[in-house]
Amino acid sequence: MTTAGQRPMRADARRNYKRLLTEAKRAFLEHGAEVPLEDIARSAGVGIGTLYRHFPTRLALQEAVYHEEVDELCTKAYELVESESGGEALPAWMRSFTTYATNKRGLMQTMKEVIDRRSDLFSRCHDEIQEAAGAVLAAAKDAGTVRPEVSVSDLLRLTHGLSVATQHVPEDADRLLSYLLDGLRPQG
Amino acid sequence: MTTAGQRPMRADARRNYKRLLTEAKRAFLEHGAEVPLEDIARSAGVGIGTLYRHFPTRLALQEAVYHEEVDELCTKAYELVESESGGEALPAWMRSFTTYATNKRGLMQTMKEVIDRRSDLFSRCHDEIQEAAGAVLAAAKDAGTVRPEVSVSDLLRLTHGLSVATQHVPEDADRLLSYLLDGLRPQG
DNA sequence: CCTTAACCGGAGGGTGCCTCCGCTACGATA
DNA sequence: TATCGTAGCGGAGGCACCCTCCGGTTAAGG
Repeated sequence: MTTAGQRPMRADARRNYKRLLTEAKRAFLEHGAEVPLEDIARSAGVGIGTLYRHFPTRLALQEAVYHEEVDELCTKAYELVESESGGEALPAWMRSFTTYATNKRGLMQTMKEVIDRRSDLFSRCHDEIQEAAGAVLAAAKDAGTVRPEVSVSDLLRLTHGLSVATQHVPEDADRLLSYLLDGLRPQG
Repeated sequence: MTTAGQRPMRADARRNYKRLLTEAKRAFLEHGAEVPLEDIARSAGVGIGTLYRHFPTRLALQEAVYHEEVDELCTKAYELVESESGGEALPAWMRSFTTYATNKRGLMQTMKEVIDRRSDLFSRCHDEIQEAAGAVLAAAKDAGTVRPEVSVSDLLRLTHGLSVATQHVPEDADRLLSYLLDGLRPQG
């Protein structure tokens, strides 16, 4: 957003940036992640060139749009670790993850990149979600509901997989989640 | 392929159909599921119009290409049920599922449609895979390695989710699969 | 052979992607 | 408040791909 280390963005640039983000968010939600970028530019009242200057690729725009969502998800993770007793935080967090998947169209594709790739673009997001998931996972291990050898990457990949699996059948999410949680439990 | 109930396809039509299928298979494998259809038509030595006549949509072509793969997967399911002892068939089958996911680029998108949708286009595939998965699942339940209330849909969705999750980290597939299997086991 | 309808193929119109560069206006400076 | 250097704007234009349509071609039955 700010041109790192240099003078801040000009007022019009900042205004356009925000408008683009707002309209992109609406557009992704209403029309899916494949909505034409030219439509987003138009509804933001800027030229297509301006969109491309701020967001060189579609993925860059998605990342920017969903960074907020990722932040929310991270915040929720820490809240749950604080408020919930014992092993309740993990199921609750994974549940919100799948809920995001059903509601925010296109978010999962972005999440996949965030989890898989370690590009410059995503490394901030990557670290944040990794840390948040780590906190929830640690709490679950402390409570004894997850075996110690499960890694944060494992958890994120499984959660992502679950979200993809239940994206179009949210009513099945709880049952599938409970199978998954049973699998992570220390085995007798 | 044959114009149901009517006279068979003309020789040239049948030849072109097969060429298209062969080239599409290669192209999907080499360049991913988003490869331009015009490239496929060109390498099959036919016009783009011919491709569209045989396969009205990209998904129709993918379905045709991957129907073979789905068949293989189904065959393997029955073989495993025959040859493997007790609860070994299910893990082995799920493992081959994830292997397909890493090797056949684009297959998973098609599988998702097959599992989720119940369109005319997919209903044959849908039924086949459903039945094959049912056989493996039944064997596992008999062997006592999966609890009785797990449905075929549950199994397919979880397996699909797992495949998506491990698509780019095949080396983690076995560990994640074992978590999943533990989750399906009758809980003590 | 002749006929005919099934089949072919690619031109062409449409949509969206992305770049490039002449123009605009922000805001620093005096 | 006027001036000026430049960050930022925006859309024309070239490209890639999609998909349809229809005049020409040819397999195959009589």
